[in-house]
Amino acid sequence: MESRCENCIVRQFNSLRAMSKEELKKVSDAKVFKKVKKGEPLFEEGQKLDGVFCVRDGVSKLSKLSTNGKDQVVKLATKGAVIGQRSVIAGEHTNLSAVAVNDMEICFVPKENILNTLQKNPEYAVEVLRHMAHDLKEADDVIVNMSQKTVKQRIAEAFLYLQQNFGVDKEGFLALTLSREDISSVVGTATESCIRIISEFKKKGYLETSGKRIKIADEKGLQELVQGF
Amino acid sequence: MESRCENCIVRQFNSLRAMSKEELKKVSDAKVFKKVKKGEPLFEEGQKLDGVFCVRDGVSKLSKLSTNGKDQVVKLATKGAVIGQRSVIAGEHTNLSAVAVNDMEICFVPKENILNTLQKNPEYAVEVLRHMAHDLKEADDVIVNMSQKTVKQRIAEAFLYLQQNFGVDKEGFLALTLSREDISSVVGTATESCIRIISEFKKKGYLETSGKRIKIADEKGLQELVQGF
DNA sequence: GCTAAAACCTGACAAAAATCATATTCCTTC
DNA sequence: GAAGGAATATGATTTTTGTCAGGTTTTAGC
Repeated sequence: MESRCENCIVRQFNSLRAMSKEELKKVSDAKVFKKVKKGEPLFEEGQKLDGVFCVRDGVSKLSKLSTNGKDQVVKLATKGAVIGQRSVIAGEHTNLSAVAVNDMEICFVPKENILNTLQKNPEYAVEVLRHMAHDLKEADDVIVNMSQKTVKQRIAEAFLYLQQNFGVDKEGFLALTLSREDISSVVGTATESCIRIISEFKKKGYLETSGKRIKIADEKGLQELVQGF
Repeated sequence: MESRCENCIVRQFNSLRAMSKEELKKVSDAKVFKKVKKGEPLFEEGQKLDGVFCVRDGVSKLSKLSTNGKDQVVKLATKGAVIGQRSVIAGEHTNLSAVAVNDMEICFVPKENILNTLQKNPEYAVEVLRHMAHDLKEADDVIVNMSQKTVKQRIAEAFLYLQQNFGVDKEGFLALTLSREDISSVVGTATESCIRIISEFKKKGYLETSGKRIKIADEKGLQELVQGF
């Protein structure tokens, strides 16, 4: 296993690529490699973070507890994502909790490395800014979808998103398998409604299932549904 | 009217306060003061912006058109806000359109000023980053509210938000008067539903109205409703 | 102050989604 | 491979919300 940040491919996908060689070296010396098992938390909502997590492998769901007691997944973070950046930069407690959706490999990077580099390396600051700007745009899109689309459309969209971002296995099933309950809290609906709609999609030939694994059978059909036909 | 950025109080509320004197001077020389009448657009969704808008007075709604043809207001920008920062920094077309909710006074600042300063002044970059981090957190909260709260709760919350952020006039009415339709597109609901719920709130003594003007009569009641009682 | 247009309001109905209850299947663990 | 628990599935019902269709009031412009 390659253990130096300088040679880590994952870095290409995130803001760390804008760091200088020396800065990266410091990060690499300070970082702590960690394995997190499926279902285990990286951190809880309201916690103060001492650094950020760079995802080497696996997927984490970032969610927030609503006053009605239900969890809402705000984002899925996968290979290359840097988790906790927002709170570390703002110097605030986290507004989200992070839980591993499958087995993960992550590197913890102390906040000093991040904050120092931000102050000294404008290239890096601007790169982080670009990433954050992108996240903000995505968040705007989610807001519009949540408020203007039906549950059926949002579920269809979720499957297309999963296929696009995590791909499929050899048999064509979605590579990232989420429980129906997780899908519900991504989409923001009751678990029963989610299951019901998945059944409906099966009957209509949009999806095929095998246990909890799901395969998209009619991508175009789903896309049309999202657009509102 | 004070026309130099260096002396503009509005600047205290936004990221421009982290600029140096010389940088600010350049901004001041380059900026263009503008008045925008109620209902007029600052820019449209999908447009490429040549700079950002600093709000001196008035309020603008930032909204996005959904595929179902309805507008969703994502944010209300008021005195001190800098509009268009996200797209200018990401170098992308705007994902939102901006329309004046009441008469506005704004300063247009060319993007070169912003981008140059970002590259040269880390203090400024970090300050912008902090603001963007804050916006991102707010967006997360909106996502959770949209998906987990009822329309009734969201409307109650909207009024509390309006009172908190824009205050009340001498008679106690909300200082920012939005049409029922605008409220609907903030909350993400049908105009009729919005009107119906406002009527209900009146009957229950939470609100009082006079024409389109609205006064919060029972703040605590509204708060409890938002919490889910 | 008059008038037209826009905004607001209300009722009746339909559709969407949540909730509650109860099967059934799947998957782990012994 | 059997037992038990968790996840998935489905039915019945209620609640919430949207839509359509008509009213009334307010507001802006002359």
